Amino acid sequence: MNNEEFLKLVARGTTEIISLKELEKKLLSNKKLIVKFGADPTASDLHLGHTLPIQKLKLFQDMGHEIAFIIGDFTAMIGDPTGRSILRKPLSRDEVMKNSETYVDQVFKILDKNKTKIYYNSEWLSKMGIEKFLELSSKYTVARMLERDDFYKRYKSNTPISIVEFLYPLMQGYDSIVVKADVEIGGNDQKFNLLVGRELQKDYGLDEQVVITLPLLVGLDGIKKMSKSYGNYVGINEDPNDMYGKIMSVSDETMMKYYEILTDENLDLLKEEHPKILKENLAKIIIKRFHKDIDLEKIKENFDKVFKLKDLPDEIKEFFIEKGECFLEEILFNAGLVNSKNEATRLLRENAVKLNQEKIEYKIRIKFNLKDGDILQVGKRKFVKIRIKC
RNA sequence: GGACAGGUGGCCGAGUGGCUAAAGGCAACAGACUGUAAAUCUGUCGAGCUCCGCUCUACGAAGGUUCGAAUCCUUCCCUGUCCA
Repeated sequence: MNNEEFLKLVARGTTEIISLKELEKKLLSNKKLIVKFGADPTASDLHLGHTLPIQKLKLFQDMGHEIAFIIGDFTAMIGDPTGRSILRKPLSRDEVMKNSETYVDQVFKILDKNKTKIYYNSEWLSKMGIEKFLELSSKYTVARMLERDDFYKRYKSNTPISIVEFLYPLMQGYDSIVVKADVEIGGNDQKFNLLVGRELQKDYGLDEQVVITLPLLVGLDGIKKMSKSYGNYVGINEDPNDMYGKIMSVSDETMMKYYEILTDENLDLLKEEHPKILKENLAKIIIKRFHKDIDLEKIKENFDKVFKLKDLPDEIKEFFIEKGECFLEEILFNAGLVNSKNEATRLLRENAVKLNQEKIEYKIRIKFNLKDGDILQVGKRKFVKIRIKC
């Protein structure tokens, strides 16, 4: 692949490249570029949204460039203020380390482990020394920090901003200085942070990094960005059946966005197809990416069985009880199908509980006689198979 | 350091002594509808119980006044604004 083709591929689906010209120039130098990507190990599960930049990294990697993958183990303890409307709770050292481990494993589902350099930014940040840190802090002003939209909004709406949050972009920028990044890739929400890195590099007399930003992936709700804390995500380590179900629950509109950002499909051709078929295909494309040897048809069948035909899934979690005679509320609660006995009562009242696929008529506090193998169902997707110990 | 404003359920946000487990909105959950959806409509949405009712816990924290407090008083913690 020549540089021109490569540039085209890199540019596809990006929000912004600052600047394209600089990137071109760097590529023409025929030097092995250092491409930086920083990740906060705040969540140990990577989701689809995280894969966008990683997929871009792979592109660079395949062209023989060096990937500097930075685990923000130090900065994570502060917490990236990006997009936050409230002060973020700092993570403990232990949490951070635990998250990092699983994080890296997941990244190597996409990237080549042998060609990736992994850094932990505590390596340099934790022993930086206050003098050096003060020097770094002097390079940026409060006014410039407040230019940033989310800070500005919080400031205007009297929401607290702590000083460490101002420090965060500086530290992230310092990472770029340490690894001598030529390119940094990040989500669009990271634009400010990435640009700070660029300016800091200049202040330190280094070549400025090219900033590539990617759109944020919208979550399953179709409104908020995909994020673990919103619970609207598809994790790349997830069970394929769950992945399928999650993708199928998305609105048609969101589905099209996913096609656009996550796949190479020709969007015009897609519009001819029935949305349901399209969504099934989308789910399959995505699952295949993370689960190489899997029977996609079987997953589809299983899903259809439960949701389309309202049948039972193949595998149902078992729950053991001592004897068949019991209060349903207690069973539902103990089996973890509901969060409280009150909730169980409510759901029973709403006719949301089924025994062997038959709706249970609501009789409060009546003992049921369950048999071994009976199947209890709450709502559409929660099942449990009763096993009686003898 | 001084003056002032504020801290309510997952979130936003009413409520200034009893009718308040706390209006309204969002989110969530269930039912109907459907393409598995989405949208819409309906219901639910602190916990426990002997469940059309009863009890306990809850309005930053701890005390106090009162027959009775999210609402009044005291102290403390936290946040913001203005002045220095």
